[in-house]
Amino acid sequence: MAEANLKKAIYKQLSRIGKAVASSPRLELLDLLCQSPRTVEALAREAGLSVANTSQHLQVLHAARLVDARKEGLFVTYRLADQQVCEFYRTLRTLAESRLAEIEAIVRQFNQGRESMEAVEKQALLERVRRADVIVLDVRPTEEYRAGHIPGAVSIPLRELEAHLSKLSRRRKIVAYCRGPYCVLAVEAVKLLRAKGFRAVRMEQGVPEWRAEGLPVAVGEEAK
Amino acid sequence: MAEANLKKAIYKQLSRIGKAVASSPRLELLDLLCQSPRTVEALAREAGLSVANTSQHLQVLHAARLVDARKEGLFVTYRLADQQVCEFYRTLRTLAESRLAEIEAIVRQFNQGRESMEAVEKQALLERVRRADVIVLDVRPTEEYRAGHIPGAVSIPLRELEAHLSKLSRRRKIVAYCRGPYCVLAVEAVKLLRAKGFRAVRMEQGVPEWRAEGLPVAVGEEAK
DNA sequence: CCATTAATCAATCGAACATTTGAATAGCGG
DNA sequence: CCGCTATTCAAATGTTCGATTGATTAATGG
Repeated sequence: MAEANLKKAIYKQLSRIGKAVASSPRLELLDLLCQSPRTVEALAREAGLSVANTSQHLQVLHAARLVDARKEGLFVTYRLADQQVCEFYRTLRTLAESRLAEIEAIVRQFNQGRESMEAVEKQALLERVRRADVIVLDVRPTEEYRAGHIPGAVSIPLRELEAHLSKLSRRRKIVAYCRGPYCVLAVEAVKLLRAKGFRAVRMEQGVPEWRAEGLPVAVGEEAK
Repeated sequence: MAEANLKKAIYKQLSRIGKAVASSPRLELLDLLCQSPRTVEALAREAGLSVANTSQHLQVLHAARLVDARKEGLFVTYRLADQQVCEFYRTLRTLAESRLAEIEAIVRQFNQGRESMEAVEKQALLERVRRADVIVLDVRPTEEYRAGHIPGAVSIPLRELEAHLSKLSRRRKIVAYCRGPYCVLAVEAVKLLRAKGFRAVRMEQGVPEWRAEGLPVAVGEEAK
């Protein structure tokens, strides 16, 4: 019966994508690649995996055609095969958030004992940046900033923040963001800034969320 | 370091969804549940799996909160936990179609040697149904028709089609549809109808695709 | 309350997977 | 062309997964 074979063959193909996102290290790698392309070593470092292990996971993602690899000199740079992959990852995350109560519990537990962060409405934000009303601060590593950031944002990676406080105005309000709702970089940044007497809030959205809402994203270095 | 644990814990939760869709039988079950709720036995029959095996796969889907189980008398009826699950499944399928060239190849190979089916534009279809210009024919099992169908569609399951040809007008054009692009019911129906001298075409879209485009879907029995 | 039917559970076995380790490859820079 | 580095490959580990089988539970009807 040819029809049964057709269906089985198609479901098997679909499951290739499923298998690719069935492991937490691979999801973490995908998340990082949604921010910017990276070398194997950089991915391994960020995700806290061994290089060999990272390489193998990346090959699984590559076999499912979710990422592309390109050799650039001595390094192999991996990147999302398509922006659609990021959209798919975000759909998965949204579904998980709404279906798995466990996620909310984890986030709540983590946020316990921390200052609650004011929600920032992104619609008004761009306008306020243009009016020099607020400073939007991108605290991710610089290569992620270069791969895409909120227009007008200033790049100071979290590690360098303490050393570069003089770049920031104490008069203006600071809106810090990082990779997205589950990234802690901006939380840490706000904690530091407040301790130093700045007025700072965290924006939960990262660049992928920003992009998904159809808002503009700038690439490259920002004119200072 | 609490931040690493937070991330690991979240990716682990996300991978629960991934694992749920990492197996072809489970994807087939999800696909069927996108059409209508069903008992374990019915799902096993449609998917060609043993009852015990089906039950276990359904429990995996349930553990990932993608489906709900409700005991109704002697039977357990499984249904999608949320319409969002169907949307996620369709996103996965769309991604697979665009990323995995293998899928296109499988479908092309299957369609080889069959009469090419005219593409039906759904925008105009509802209007033509209202004008009694065409007959829209739903050839899925009746319980799927009852769970949701295209407004104005007539329900004749493929198996009963040959015995009920007298219900259909030879003057009007027939547009047959089934579960979606990878379902062969409508292909078979069109083949039969054409052999019997009817003017019939297949519409690739099924009810989930129809619904996803925001077009109206009717439920229950249709007034004849 | 016993027989029947639907579904699940429990145990099993082989296949597939994740991670680690150490070796191999490929592109540079001297 | 030699040594260095980034990455991949290959083998070996323990673990998890998938399907089958037979037993068990739960609801129903006599």
